[in-house]
Amino acid sequence: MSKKNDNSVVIPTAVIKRLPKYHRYLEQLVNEGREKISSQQLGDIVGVSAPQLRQDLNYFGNFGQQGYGYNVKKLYHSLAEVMGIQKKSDMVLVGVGNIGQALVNSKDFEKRGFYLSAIFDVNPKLIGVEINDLIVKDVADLDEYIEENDIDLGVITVPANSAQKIANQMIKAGIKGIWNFSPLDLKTPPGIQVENEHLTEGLLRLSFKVKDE
Amino acid sequence: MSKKNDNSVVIPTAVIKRLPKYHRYLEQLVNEGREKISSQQLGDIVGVSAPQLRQDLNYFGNFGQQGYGYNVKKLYHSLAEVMGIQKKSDMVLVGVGNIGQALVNSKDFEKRGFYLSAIFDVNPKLIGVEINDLIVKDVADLDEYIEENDIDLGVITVPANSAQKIANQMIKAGIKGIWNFSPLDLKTPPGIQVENEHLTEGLLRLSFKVKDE
DNA sequence: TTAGTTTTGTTAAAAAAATAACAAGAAAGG
DNA sequence: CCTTTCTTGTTATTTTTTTAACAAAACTAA
Repeated sequence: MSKKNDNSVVIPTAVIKRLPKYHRYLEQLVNEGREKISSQQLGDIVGVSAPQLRQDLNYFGNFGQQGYGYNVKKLYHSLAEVMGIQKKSDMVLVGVGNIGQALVNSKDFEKRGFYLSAIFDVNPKLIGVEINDLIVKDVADLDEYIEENDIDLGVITVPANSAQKIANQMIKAGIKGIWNFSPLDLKTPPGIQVENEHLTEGLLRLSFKVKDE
Repeated sequence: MSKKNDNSVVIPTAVIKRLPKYHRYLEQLVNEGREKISSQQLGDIVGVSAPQLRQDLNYFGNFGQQGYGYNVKKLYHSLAEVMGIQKKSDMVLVGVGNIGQALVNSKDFEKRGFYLSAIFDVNPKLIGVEINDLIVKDVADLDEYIEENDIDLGVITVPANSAQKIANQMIKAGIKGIWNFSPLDLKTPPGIQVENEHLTEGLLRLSFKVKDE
């Protein structure tokens, strides 16, 4: 196991990528009223091997019990805590275009405890408009809003040519993580987390796989 | 190098994931008028090591020249051909909700040669409505449309509870690849390619990384 | 209780991916 | 034309990730 500077264990990227999927299937099992499950059974459902599932979970703790398996509800909540979604998180979004509006109107994130607390745009025609109970604010007020409301997460849904500028603004104001939908790899200082949703790349990968088949 | 049944080389998933990124940066370099580039320079820009870049490219051919490097324009077009985006592709989209409408209105995919040729929904209130020059069709006509127009790619932007049904319909009608935005892992027969855009998972990963830091 | 079964957590082995090394080809500069 | 410098394509090494193996713990059923 490799270590960070502070001697804590580094979680492999591959593991981090699987966590949300475990969480999603566990949610479903909780809803179905399932009480216990073995690593073999859960692995089959999720699509990973049983040893891999056990190894992944054991990066974060011993959630199971020999001879019994895992308590579904307990594991679900443990994973939620691991991922930091046991408490409400406020986010700001910049760029009320196509994708931006779709995210503002979506209910999927609130279900997981992520709330858009304010939305911003640079376009005067959009500023002041109400979308899903939120009034679009002027991006000039972004820094102040983030600082005053202690926001940790920012969503960037602006075109590529202004994405880096918005990111810099967010970081300067104290944002810790950026969910980036612009087709650009943001340059960020260490300690700032970025998760990219490069949709077009997904389509190109699909195209390649269809062609390669 | 591992092989497929037909003895052709299997391209590692990790390589496939990087291809669209190479293509994106090369496009930018072409636009900037850059003529040649070394694997070291391109690797620095893209954020991968030079040997990795060379190894990745050599899965598909020998595009470079010793002592010179790579011709930017030539490499760009070679990669486009590798990914199957040198010619126009028609797609159908099912589910004209938040994300669906955002995709319909977006110009990003047409730039890469992917065109939405028809859009569908199950909601009678949406059927007949025009969005970005496309009339929303009844999902009951989906199968026929795919067959008659020989569509290869389908986009699924419906809620989780109907996504599998739509996927089955698409596959039965002859779709080869599915770009799936519903928060669900589709069950598909071998030979059908699926690329998932599980947006919520991205947000959960971001949350974890911020918490873990 | 007690013997047998289940299933975890963890260590060991295998496979996959990334990095390094380097021979050989091509360009550049006298 | 010849020497030096670049830079690729490819093979070797290292690292990371996945899979397998198994002892120890806990449950189950007589």
